[in-house]
Amino acid sequence: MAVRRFFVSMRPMTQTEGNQKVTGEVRVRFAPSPTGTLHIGGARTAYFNWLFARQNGGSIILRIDDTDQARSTEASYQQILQSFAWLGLDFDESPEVGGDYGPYRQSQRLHIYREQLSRLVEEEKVYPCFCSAEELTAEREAAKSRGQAARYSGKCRNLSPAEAKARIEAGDKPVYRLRAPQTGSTVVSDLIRGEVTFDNGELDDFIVWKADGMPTYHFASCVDDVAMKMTHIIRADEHLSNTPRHIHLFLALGAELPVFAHVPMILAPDRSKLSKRHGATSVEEYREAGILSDALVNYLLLLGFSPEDNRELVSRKEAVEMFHLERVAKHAAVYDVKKLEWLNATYFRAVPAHTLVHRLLEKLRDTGDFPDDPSAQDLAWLRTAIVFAQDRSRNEAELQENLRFYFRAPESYDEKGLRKHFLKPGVEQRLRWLAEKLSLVRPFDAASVEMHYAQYAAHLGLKTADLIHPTRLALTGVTGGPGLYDIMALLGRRNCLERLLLAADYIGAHWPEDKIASSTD
RNA sequence: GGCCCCAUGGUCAAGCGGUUAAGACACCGCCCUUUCACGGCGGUAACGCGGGUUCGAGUCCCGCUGGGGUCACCA
Repeated sequence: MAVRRFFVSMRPMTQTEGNQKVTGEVRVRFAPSPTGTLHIGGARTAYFNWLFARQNGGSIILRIDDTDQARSTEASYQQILQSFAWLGLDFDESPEVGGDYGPYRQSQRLHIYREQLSRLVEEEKVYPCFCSAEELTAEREAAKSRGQAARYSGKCRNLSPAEAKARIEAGDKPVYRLRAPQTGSTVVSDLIRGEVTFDNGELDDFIVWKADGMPTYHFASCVDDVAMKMTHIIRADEHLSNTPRHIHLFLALGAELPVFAHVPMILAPDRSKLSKRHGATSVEEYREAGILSDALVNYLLLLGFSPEDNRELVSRKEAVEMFHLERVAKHAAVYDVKKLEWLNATYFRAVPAHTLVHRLLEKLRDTGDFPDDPSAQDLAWLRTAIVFAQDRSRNEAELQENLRFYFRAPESYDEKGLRKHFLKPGVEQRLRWLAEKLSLVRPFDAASVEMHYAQYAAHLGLKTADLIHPTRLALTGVTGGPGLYDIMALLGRRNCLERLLLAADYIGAHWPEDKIASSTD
């Protein structure tokens, strides 16, 4: 028996290798359903679409797939918009900016879907089905137990138009199914996967229209892709298996086929689908966690794509130049927070100081650590403190943490530092002595304090480091940080003296001289 | 379970028949520094398994294993 091959050709557009651009206008879309926040996987798909559109001088369209009335919310829609604004990805056409192919929310395009449905019914490419949910479930179970794909039997496929009409008039609410080919095969031409062949025998007459009078996702999506003249469909891998259905839908609609590209998925560290239990999954959560959008977008690019020169730091603008759909990996990528954090640290260190001053001001005022109406001097002071701490911070939260000691005396001392720098004979007295000497230093700036510390050390017959470390611990509570003299100048004489004595008291109270002598030997 | 996709270090990822199998993150040393961080230098670490094809296979073919996706009146 002859097997009829059902070949599907790509639209006649020159998509070539290398750096050649696609000729003709490129139109791509990102079509989220507003039922939650923007997932990082979605963000990456959107970014790839955006890059492809931008590098080909085409258009990227934001379409809202909100045919699921029950789950779609306005809040989610707003959230998605906000995430894209933050990511720095703009759309040429969307519900917000409009465009020639609107409206861009599927809930406002119902009349278009109805039109297309009746056209397809008339052309007998789609037919009503009156089977009950129970019947269908039973069929599915039966097929599965036979080890086959769960498919619709095609029971209503050959219902006479007269009978169908009678049942509808009698009040039956049918669903509508696409008359799909049952023999042959369908080939999906995919820019990333190559040619993928599906046996049509695996396909069934799937539902395009629900009994409640709403189109299914597949139907609305394809009708819109045709109506909005999409040339390329760049979407997540999970849709690859659905693509034969979409192809037959495009064909039924009498449309040319768009070019497909299925990008691999993003997996959690345990190789399962990334979900809530793995931590942050939405763009919004990363924003709140202090990740910079430049870093996130850079990271997302590197997940599944690598520039030809293997660069790691790639801006949006550079990515537009070097991105290549054909170079996108075929395999799923495991999400690695460490690398994101590294990228974030790299970008964070490059943030201009004045931006950080501005951002921190509000937080410091909230905690009562900074005057509501800071003077120019206060601002300059903060800026200096930030500059010293910025290189040592990977994100804004760390920066804040690293600035904390300027506003509060240490409540405890780093344990290792304590043993190393405090629990030695004579430290308590030495700190008191330093406080006394420091009270006489004029001016109390970094250069002057540094000079005096050198003199003190020489006088005591010690290395400067022996003075520096206990001082740092007494002043900040930790062993690391900016240069000590810079810290001291910023902290001011009064704070320094106070904390030196505080530390001395602490040592005296917890570890009297005799106890130290016997325990540090 | 049927169908489809995928498979290089812990992770991302170069490689597209002949390489000492890149690079990045992470990790570990060393250097720089008063300390920390940055930076520099160095190190540990990979072609899932089995068959072919070939003078030669990480690269091509087949099988297996493993992972993922899909099979809704969800999108």
